Amino acid sequence: MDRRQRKTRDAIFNAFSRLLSKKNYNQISVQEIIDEANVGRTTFYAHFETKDFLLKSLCEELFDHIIDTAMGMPHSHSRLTCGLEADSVFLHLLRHLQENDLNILALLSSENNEIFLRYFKSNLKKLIVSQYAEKGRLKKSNLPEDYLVNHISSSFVEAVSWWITRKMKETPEQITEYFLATVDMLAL
Amino acid sequence: MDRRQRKTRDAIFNAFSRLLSKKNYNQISVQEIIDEANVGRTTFYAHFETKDFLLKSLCEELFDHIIDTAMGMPHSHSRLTCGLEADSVFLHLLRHLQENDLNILALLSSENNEIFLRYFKSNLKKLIVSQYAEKGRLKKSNLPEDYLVNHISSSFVEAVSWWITRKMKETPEQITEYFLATVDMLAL
DNA sequence: TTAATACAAAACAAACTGTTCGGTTTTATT
DNA sequence: AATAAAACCGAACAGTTTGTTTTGTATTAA
Repeated sequence: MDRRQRKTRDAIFNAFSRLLSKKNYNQISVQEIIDEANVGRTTFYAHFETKDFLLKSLCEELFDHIIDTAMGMPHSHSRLTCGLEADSVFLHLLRHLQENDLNILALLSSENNEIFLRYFKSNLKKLIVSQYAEKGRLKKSNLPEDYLVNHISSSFVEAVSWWITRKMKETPEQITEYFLATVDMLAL
Repeated sequence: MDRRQRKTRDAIFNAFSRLLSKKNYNQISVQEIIDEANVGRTTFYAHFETKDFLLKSLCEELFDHIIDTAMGMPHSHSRLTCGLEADSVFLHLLRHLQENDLNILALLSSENNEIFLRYFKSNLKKLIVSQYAEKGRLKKSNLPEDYLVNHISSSFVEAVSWWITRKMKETPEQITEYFLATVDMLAL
């Protein structure tokens, strides 16, 4: 990828993150973004069709980043599903979040966390299906697998959200413990 | 309240709901709302400061409506906390949702459900605190009460969301069963 | 060096926002 | 029934945002 492209792309992402840490997504205009990023109007629209696409791209990029660094498998989180113990996956994710990536925290803090967390959750579902469901590690219950996977994903995302909004006072291990305490009779 | 006020207020609410069932909240403009509601521009802003306030008002109104009709306690859901069995509260809520109030479904279906559900959830938390926590009916655990209440509320809201997005194929009783299966070892 | 590509700056029409003004209809009061 | 208050409408407004186009410059890869 052209050095120039990567440069403006990053400039836009960073500007966007900075703005997200100050105000709501809805209240941010493209104008503000290009001002903050010091980038031409034309350039912005050459990179991102709309503000929504920018957000989506940022989420994708951050999710890939989280997964890659948390798992130590650069450039291929499609291999996520291979040979990792379940709780260590969750623990790794939490540990990585604790390392305070500026961009990630901007997306997770305050009003905007739902945007990223929705994206996060949908990817988490896939992960859980491949990690648990396909390998028959969900405890048998009367619940539809669909429902169960959604419940577990939500519970984890909610745990993360709860943790972040309260300034991450607990350790990742503690949060993992909380999380498992609510779902470990359903799956492990 | 002046009949005229109630009338335009309803017209705006209904128009807004109709639009919400078609497109995203973000993509709806005030212009569209007042066109759909057949209401003057000035009138809209006399009623609602911004689009966000309109949304908030609609959520409040619908939540009150759900609570009132589900509990049969018109005009006072502050007395919600008196003498109702816990699971019947959930069941009542689900039964009421099944009666297909147009406005509520508009807020719950598709892309927009998070908006109302966040509001729903925060009220649910209060309800759970007063129903369970204050009466010592949360099973003892290592979890902070805060965390537990959030988990239970989220689980219910997620259950509702799951139910609705899949066209409410199950009965309210069935969903209550699913919900309780995931949390009844934590509280009852 | 050359040709492609990424960028900037400015201008553009179209739409949206929130407010103001003058005038009309409805409601509650007497 | 008469009147005053309140709610409404329509039009116009300045300001902002959006997404596109155009013209020209700088950077990159070949």
